[in-house]
Amino acid sequence: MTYTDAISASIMALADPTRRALIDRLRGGPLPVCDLAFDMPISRPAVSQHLRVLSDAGLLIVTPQGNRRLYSIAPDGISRLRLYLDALWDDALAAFVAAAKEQANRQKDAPK
Amino acid sequence: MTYTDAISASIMALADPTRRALIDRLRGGPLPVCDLAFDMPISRPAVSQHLRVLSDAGLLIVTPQGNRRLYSIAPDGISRLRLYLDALWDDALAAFVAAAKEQANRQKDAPK
DNA sequence: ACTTTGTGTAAGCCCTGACTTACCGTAAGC
DNA sequence: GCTTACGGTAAGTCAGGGCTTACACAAAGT
Repeated sequence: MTYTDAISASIMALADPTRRALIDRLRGGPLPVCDLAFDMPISRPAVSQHLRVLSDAGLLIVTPQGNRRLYSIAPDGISRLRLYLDALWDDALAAFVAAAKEQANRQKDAPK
Repeated sequence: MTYTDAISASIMALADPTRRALIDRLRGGPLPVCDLAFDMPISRPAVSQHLRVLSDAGLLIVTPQGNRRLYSIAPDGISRLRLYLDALWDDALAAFVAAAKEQANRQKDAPK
């Protein structure tokens, strides 16, 4: 299913510290590549490659503007991840409560 | 800050497909290692190593029970990630709206 | 038209991390 | 006490991915 693949791609894209730094840099609004690469400890082509990965994962959108290309965070991509984590959280909590209840029952069956 | 490090560790832990499969397997409730490794295409030690990474990231909790060790999803770990994504989503949306407004202003200043 | 600026792509190196086999503990069952 | 499940650790191999340099191409400025 392609939905899970999108989630996978998103998480794997966010796994790299440099890519998370780029995302953080874009929290304020769209930026061109030269601004993004300015005080990064890596070369500009490396930044381009990271931006490619993030775009392919649906986490960034590009809007060419004259000579430059403005990158910005894609709300849809973040939303996808949020939905995934919400569902996971629901399941985890339900399992946690169930386990606690089972534990309580076990103690009731064998009080001492 | 150690908070960001926890987020980093969580995302990097979830980046591996095998580890996500293990997490999915635990959605229903706690399981011992032998059950988790049963129909995995990798060896049991590999599963152990993945469980270690997930535990270190705060995504799993271990409860020794007799001979075995039950692994279960740690709601706290998932919650941490949710909060991070929520904040990111807020920023992304605000930046998106701001960019749209700016675009509208630009068109108003130069109508034709 | 030529140069400069901004950016993506190709080829190659190298290091991290995922996997395997082998081994070592510990709790249960006989 | 021995054996059998259960599971973590160690050492070593190997592929994938992140980085760099070099190159290509388009838009702007002059």
